[in-house]
Amino acid sequence: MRGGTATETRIKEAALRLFVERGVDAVSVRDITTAAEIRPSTLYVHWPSRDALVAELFTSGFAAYAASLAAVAAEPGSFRDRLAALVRRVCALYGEDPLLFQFLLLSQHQNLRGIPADDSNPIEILQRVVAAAMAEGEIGQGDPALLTAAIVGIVVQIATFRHYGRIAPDLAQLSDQVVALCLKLVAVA
Amino acid sequence: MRGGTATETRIKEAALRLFVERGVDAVSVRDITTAAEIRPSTLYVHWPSRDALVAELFTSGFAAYAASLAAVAAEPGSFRDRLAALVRRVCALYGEDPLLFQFLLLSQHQNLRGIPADDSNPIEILQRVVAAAMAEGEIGQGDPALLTAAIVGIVVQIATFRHYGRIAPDLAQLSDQVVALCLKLVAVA
DNA sequence: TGTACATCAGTGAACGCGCGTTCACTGATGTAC
DNA sequence: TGTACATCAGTGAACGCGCGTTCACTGATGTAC
Repeated sequence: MRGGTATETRIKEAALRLFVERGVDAVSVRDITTAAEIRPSTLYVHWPSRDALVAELFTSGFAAYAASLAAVAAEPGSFRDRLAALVRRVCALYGEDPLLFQFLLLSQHQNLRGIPADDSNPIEILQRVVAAAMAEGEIGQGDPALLTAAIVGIVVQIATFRHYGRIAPDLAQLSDQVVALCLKLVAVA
Repeated sequence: MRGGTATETRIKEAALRLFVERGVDAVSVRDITTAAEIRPSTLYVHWPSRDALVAELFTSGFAAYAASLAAVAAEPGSFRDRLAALVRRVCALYGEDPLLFQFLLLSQHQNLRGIPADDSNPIEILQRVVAAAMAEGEIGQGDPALLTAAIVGIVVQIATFRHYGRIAPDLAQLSDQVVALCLKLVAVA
């Protein structure tokens, strides 16, 4: 093995788990390195600072989600089909790595300010699909950002309710119901 | 004047503003007291700790919102009318004190764990209205928490989009559109 | 009205603590010849 | 194959800093007589 990859992975897994359990600001470097069974100074062999570790976790996760959604958005089909496919994909992403999903959710307010509004941003990808459908008259006119916010809100808040134990099944299990709720928003009156 | 009320108000206003601007964890006691034009030790004349100040801001705001919504929920009317009135009230609350609303939004993940699921919780109040409507067959059966999450999500995410500048008008100005989006969720198919 | 005392918001200086971070060093592994 | 050297993940001890908090004190205001 090269580049200390195993240790980097252990650090990232420990950090992600602790961030989700306690919140990003409530976890110290010593907490992370203790959980990863290394000494604090070892973290600095792999990242220049604690902030750099947090930023890498957030940015790489955010970008991976964006790439996954961009692939779905590029498929042909009606707006309703593509919206359903996008929402389904988001629910599937939760199922593949619940910790990462929850981390992105919890830390969004601390990390979202510096994030560019380009196609490395999952929200931007959805909003472009919505805007295109409005421009083509496939759905009613309006502010694309407003409808995008509503769709994102449904998905995110259901994940949040689950995080706090208000809902038992997770996003992946609720996929069909989440899609149905989102489609109602774009139903013809 | 009694009880240093003017100073307490200045501290609370400064804290709320800084918490919203920078995030709760990024604001120190010295930041707050500098903004309020007092010395750090003065904060401890009015609260036993920094955490107690944060908790009071959150808990009293949360409880005030719950009381305001409980009054609306107690009015008679169809489910759709009551839902519309509740959403309208939430939008109005944003308009009355945008800083407080945004603070509750931003700090929810740090403060929500210890909050009881009783009628001091705005979410619980909405969920009971939803559950009652389902029980009486006024809307389709399902998990009341799921539909509640979707409604809350629409409102909260629109406020969040505005916070990050993705939407120009605020919740109070968008009241009619937010209500319309929420009502779509409970429209008959 | 004048004096003595009580109350209490606010202050200044200092505290210990845990934080993120640094750096000279170790020791295992790989490479050159 | 054996020796000398380079590389680099990981370590141990220590660092300065800013944090939340404490506490003896000040001085303005109110009250009793």
